[in-house]
Amino acid sequence: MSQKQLGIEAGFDPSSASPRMNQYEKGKHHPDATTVAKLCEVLGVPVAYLYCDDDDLARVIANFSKVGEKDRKRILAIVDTVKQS
Amino acid sequence: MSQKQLGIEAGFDPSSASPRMNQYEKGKHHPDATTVAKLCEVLGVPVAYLYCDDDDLARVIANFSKVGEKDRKRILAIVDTVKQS
DNA sequence: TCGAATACTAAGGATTCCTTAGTATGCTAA
DNA sequence: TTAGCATACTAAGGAATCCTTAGTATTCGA
Repeated sequence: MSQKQLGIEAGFDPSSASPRMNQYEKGKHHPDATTVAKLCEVLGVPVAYLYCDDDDLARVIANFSKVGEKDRKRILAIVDTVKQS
Repeated sequence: MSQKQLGIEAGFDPSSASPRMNQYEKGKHHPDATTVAKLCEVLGVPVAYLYCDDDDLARVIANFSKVGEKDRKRILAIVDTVKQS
């Protein structure tokens, strides 16, 4: 998918979608939170995934929506064993 | 902790920390990604936690840094059982 | 190698933000 | 009570950033 097309599907004005996307990708400008959310929606990536620097946790975030109810419970049970401060 | 103090600890200019924080909390303006990261650092909250709308996953994100190596492996093993698309 | 699609950039008007200055509100000690 | 202070909050404008326009550069397939 082209930069332009991605922007269009995220709801950008088609006439400026290309430069906008390019400026984001090149780091010239930064999308605001709403724009990031729309791009993530198009790309099928959880927004939280972008803001996670722990690779293990990133894998959990990326796949959690596909984890079934029982396995979720198992994961939460493990997580909840951490000592409360 | 006061709004002002939170801003100062996040590195804001002390003379404008109070209005800035208030504008963020009232929704008048929105902090950029770098500012969000600094505020999260001060508050001890993972940035990804803010961008997660699934309560179960939010719990995982909030506590993952305190989960030990073995339990991490167990969680990843569960997550990796999801069907690859 | 021509044409079209895509990638990329400069520049400026449009938008948003940070800062200043100040008011309003809550709280504590005299 | 109320004087004094910390905190919360707001308006307005200069400062910074972005979106848009216009255009050039690059890639790629016919």
